[in-house]
Amino acid sequence: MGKREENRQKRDQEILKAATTLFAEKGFDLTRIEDVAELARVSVGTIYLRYKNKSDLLKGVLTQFEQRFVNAMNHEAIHQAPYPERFANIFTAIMKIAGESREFPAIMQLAHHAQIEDWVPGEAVRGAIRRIVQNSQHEGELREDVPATHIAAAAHGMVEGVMRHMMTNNDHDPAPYIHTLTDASARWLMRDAA
Amino acid sequence: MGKREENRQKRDQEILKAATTLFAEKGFDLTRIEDVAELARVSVGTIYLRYKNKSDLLKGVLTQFEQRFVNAMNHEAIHQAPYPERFANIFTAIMKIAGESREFPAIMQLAHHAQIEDWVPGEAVRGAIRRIVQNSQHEGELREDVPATHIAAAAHGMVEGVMRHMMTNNDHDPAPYIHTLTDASARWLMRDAA
Amino acid sequence: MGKREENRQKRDQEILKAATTLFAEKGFDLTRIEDVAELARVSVGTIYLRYKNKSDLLKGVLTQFEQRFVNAMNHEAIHQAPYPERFANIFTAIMKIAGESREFPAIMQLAHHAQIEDWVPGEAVRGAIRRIVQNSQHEGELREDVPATHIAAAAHGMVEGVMRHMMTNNDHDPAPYIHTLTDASARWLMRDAA
Amino acid sequence: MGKREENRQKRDQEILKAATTLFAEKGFDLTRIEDVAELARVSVGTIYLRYKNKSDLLKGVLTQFEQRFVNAMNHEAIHQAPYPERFANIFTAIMKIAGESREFPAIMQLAHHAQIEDWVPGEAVRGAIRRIVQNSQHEGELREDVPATHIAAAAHGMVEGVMRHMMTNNDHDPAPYIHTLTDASARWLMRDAA
DNA sequence: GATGAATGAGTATTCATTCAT
DNA sequence: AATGAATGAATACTCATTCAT
Repeated sequence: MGKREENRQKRDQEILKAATTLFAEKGFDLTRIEDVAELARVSVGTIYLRYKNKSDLLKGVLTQFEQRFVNAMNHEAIHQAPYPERFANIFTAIMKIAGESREFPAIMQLAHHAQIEDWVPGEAVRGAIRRIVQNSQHEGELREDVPATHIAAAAHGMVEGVMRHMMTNNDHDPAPYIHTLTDASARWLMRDAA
Repeated sequence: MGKREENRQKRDQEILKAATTLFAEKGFDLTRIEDVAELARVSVGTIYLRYKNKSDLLKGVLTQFEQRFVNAMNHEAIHQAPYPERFANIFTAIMKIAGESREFPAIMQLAHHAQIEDWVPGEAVRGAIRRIVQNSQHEGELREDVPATHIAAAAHGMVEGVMRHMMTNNDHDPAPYIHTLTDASARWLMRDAA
Repeated sequence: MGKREENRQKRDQEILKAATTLFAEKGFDLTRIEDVAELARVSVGTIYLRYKNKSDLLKGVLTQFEQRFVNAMNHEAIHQAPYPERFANIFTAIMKIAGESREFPAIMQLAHHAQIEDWVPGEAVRGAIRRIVQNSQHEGELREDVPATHIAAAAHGMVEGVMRHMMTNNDHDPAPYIHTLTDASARWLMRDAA
Repeated sequence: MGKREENRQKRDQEILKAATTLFAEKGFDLTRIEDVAELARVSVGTIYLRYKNKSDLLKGVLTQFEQRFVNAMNHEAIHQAPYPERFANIFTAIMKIAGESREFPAIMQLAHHAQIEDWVPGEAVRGAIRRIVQNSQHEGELREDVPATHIAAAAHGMVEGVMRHMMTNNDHDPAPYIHTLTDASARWLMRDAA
C-alpha cells in the first residue's frame, strides 16, 4: 500500500469518525459539514470528494454501524451453539456491540431520520436475522409455520424496543434484557416449545 | 358557545388536520408553516398563538395519533375476552386504527424526529400496554416472571417492526400479521404456554 | 373632574410610565407594545386609541422628558441671578433633572433614534436656550456678536457631550461638570470676558 | 498580490461603500443586507464572512468615518500653527471632511443607533481631541485648569451640535460656524484669554 | 371606549454545495 | 487531489396594527 493510498484511507476513517461523533452529539441538522471537516482535519471539499452530500455522509455512518451488528450476528461461533443458547449468544453479541459505542444510542435515533436514498434503516440487520432464521428453520431447529420475514421484522423491532428502553432508563446491565429476549424468542420460535 | 369560542375550536381542528396532511406528505423539514396556515385557512400568526414552534406543532400531531391507539387499547370490550383472543382483539384494533389513516405510515416515521421537548415517542402507547399487562398479570392470566416494562418495550417494538414491514411491502391485509403477533404474544406470555 | 375623565388620565400616565420604563430598559426595537400594555395594565387597543403608532408613543415619552428640562430652564428664580451665577443655576437645574430619573441616560440615546414625524430631538431645549440667550443679549448681559442660534446649538451639544461623558464614566457627582460648563459659558459669552 | 487577495480587497471596499450609501439613504432598519450585497455585487454570504451581523457592518461604516476625522485632526500641519489659528485650522479641517461626503449627515445620526458591541460613538474623535488638548496644555498654550477629558467631551458635543444645526438649516457655508467654534474655543481655553 | 385574538408582511442569517486556484 | 472562499436559496418567527365583539 503506497503512502498516498495509506493517507487516503486514514482520511476516510477520520471523516467517518468525526461525522459519527458530531451526528451523535448534535443530531443531523445541527451538525455542520464545516465542523466535520475541522474535526477530521480535512477541508470541506475533501468530504465532498467522497460523499455526494450530507445525507450520503450520514448513510456512511449508519452503514458502518449496522455492519457491526451484522458481523456480530454472522460470527460463526454463535451458530455452533444449540438453541436456546444460540439465541442468548446472538443477543449477547448484539448488546455487547451496542454497549461498546458511546455514540450508539444517538445514532440509533438518527437511523429513522429523513429518507436517505437507497437506504432502509435496519434492512441489513433484518436481512441477517432472516437468513439465520431460515437456516435454522431448514435445519429443523425452529418452527417453520412462521414466515422468516415476519420473524425478522418482529424480532428486530423487539430488540430495538428493548434497547430503547435500556437507554431511556440509562441502564447499563444488559443481562436482564438478554434474558427477556432469549426467553421470548425461545418460547415463540422453538419447535419444542409449541 | 359563543361565536368566538366556536371559531377558535374550528381553527384548532383545521390547523391540526392541515399539519397532519402536510407532515405526512412532505416530512417535517419540507413542510413550511406558511403552507400549513394556507391549508388550514388561518394566518401563520394564529398557528404560533397555539404552538410555540414547528416542533411543538409536530408534537400536537403525534400526540393526537398516539392517543387514538391508547384509546383503542383501553376500549373495555377488548378486556372482556379471554386470552389469547384478547391479544387478537388488541392487535386487530391497533391494525384497524393504523389502516384507517392514510397518513399513519408517514407520521409513524416522524415520531422519531429529532428531540421534541417533553415528548418521548411511543411513551403513551407503551404505558397503555404496560397497564394492560400488569392487570392481566395480577389477574393471573399472564406470566408474572417477565417484568411488565420489558413486555411493554419489546411488544411495542415488535408491533412497530411488523407495521414497518407491512408498509414497506405495501401490504394492506393485516390478517397474517395479526396472526403472527397473536401467536408470538400467546406463546411468550400466556401462563399455560409455559 | 368626572370619574371617567379621572380614569382616563390615570391610564394615560400609566401608559407613558410603562413606555418610559421599557424603552429605557430594552431600547425601542426590543420593546413590544404588548409588554407596555401589560405593564400599564391596559389592552394594546387602548394604547392605539391614544398613540397612532409605536414611534408616536416614543415621541410622547421624549416630549415629556424634554419638557422637564425646558420647565427647569424657564423657572423664573433662575433668571433673577446675575451672570455668571445664572449660568451655574441653569446647569445645576439641568443636572438635577437628569440625575433624578434613572431612565434618563437611556432615553437620551433614544432621542436620536429613527426619524419621528414632526419631531426634532432637542429642539424644544434648544429653543429654550435660544430664548434665554436672546433675552440676556437684549438686556446687554451677554455678547451680541454671536448669533443666539449658534449659541443654542453649541451649548446644547456641549451639555449633551458632558452628560454623555458623565454617564460613560458612571460618575454621579455633577459639581465638576457644572463648573466646567459654567466656566466655558462665562468666558465665551459674557460681555466683560471679551 | 495574488488574484485572490486582489479580489478580496476589492470586495471589502465595495461592501463598505455600498453599506455607507444605503445606510445613509434609508437608515439602519430599512437597509436590507440583500440590497447591500446587490449594490456591492457580492453575495450576502460574503458580507457575513466579514461582518458577524448587520450591526457589525454599521460599525465598520462608522469606524471608517470617524477615522477620517481623527486623521484630519492629527494631520501635522495643523499642529504647527499658533493658537487661535490652530483652532481655526482644526475646525476648518473637520468641516471640510464633513462637507466632502454627501452621506455624512445621515451617517452621523446613525452613530447613536442602538448599542453596537464594543463601540462607543465618537470615542475615537474624543480621544483625538483629548490628546491634542493635553499636548497643548503641556506646551503651555492652553489653560491647564480644565481637565482635558471635560474639554474633549464638551468640544465634541459642541461641534456635533453645530453640525447638526448646519444640516438642519441645510446650510452649506461652514465659515460662520467655524468662526463661532474658533471664537468659543479661544475664549474658553486660551491661557491669555483668562 | 375597551379589549385582545387574529393577521401577515417582512428579513436577518445559515450552511450545504461549488469551483477557481 | 485538496483547498476553502464565495455563493444564494430558503424560511421560521415576530410583533405592530386592526377590528369584531
